[in-house]
Amino acid sequence: MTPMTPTFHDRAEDLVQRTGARVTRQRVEVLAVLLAARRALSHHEIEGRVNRGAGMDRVTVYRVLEWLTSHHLAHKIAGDDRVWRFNAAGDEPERTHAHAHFKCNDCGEVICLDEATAARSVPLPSGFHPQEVELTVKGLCAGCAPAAAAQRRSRAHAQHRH
Amino acid sequence: MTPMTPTFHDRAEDLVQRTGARVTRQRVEVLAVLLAARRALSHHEIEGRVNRGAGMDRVTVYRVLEWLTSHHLAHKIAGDDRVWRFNAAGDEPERTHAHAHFKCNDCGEVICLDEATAARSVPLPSGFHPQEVELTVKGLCAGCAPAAAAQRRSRAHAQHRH
DNA sequence: GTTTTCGCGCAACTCTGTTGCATTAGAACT
DNA sequence: AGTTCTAATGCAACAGAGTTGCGCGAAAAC
Repeated sequence: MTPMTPTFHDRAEDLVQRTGARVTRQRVEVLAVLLAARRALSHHEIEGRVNRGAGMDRVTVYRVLEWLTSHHLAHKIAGDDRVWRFNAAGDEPERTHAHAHFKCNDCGEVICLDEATAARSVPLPSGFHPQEVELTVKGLCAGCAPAAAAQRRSRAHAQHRH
Repeated sequence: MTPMTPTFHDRAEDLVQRTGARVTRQRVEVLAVLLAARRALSHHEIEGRVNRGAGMDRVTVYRVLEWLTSHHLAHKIAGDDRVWRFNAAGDEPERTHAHAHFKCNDCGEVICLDEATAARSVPLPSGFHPQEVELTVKGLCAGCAPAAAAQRRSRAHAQHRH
């Protein structure tokens, strides 16, 4: 009757415990949700998934997410819709400085492209010091690309409003 | 007694006129502000600069900016502070698909790195179709880099809260 | 100069995220 | 197990960015 696959829950619990701070239901649950997701989740999505189990306050979710990012258990991505999205941090706590993301223009899904091979050596004006590089590729994900193409086709036949 | 350098104002007026839509004081003024700025401006900054002349409603500024972007006279950038910033679009209406920006972590200033040399060929999972690439380099701009270094030094001596 | 209609101003609203404060519950210690 | 201490939670109220609806005013078409 556990609402979350035990594996993610246990991994989350372990990760929270390792920080030395308090292991609360809320922290574990939110982190478990992030670990289970294969894409970056908005606060709204996280709140929804977490509240299927017990209840959790909106503000608590915000604060837990803030805590998780400050402890490098998650990282946040600024979408172009003014909404933060969150990922469970990879197991490597070091490489927090060269994220690359893919955002689907159709379904809005954001995934992490961990192969941050690009983004090296961008030419800057003199006097400028680079610290982080954020690269976002936008386009159509594997799920939406065929659908979008089909939609374009049908729109070409009868073009209707709304 | 004109509040804006005539050059920018005139260029703005011309650009608006070319779209075929109505040439209003508001559209011209906002575009002139963008043309005059050498960096991306937030809505707040734009509103401030524009209101030094006559008055202009908050909402109108939003709508004008939306209109400008949809007519390719400006483009907007999502900052990591959840605030849109706006640039006058370059004179080339084509290259709307590979922006590169620099955001200063100290003063928050955003400038356009038009040499979008980077961002080519990011490896994507199969089935994914890239459409746009957005690259943001964060760091310290030429103005802030020395100041930030000095601040770090003095903070090392006496550390204080807020 | 009159008419038409697009765009502006105003007010009220939504949505994301934050702050202050009283209460609850980890976990450390008997 | 019970006590105690304090960090986290929940609640309510707030703040900032951006949006929507609607009547009026002013571009531009006639």
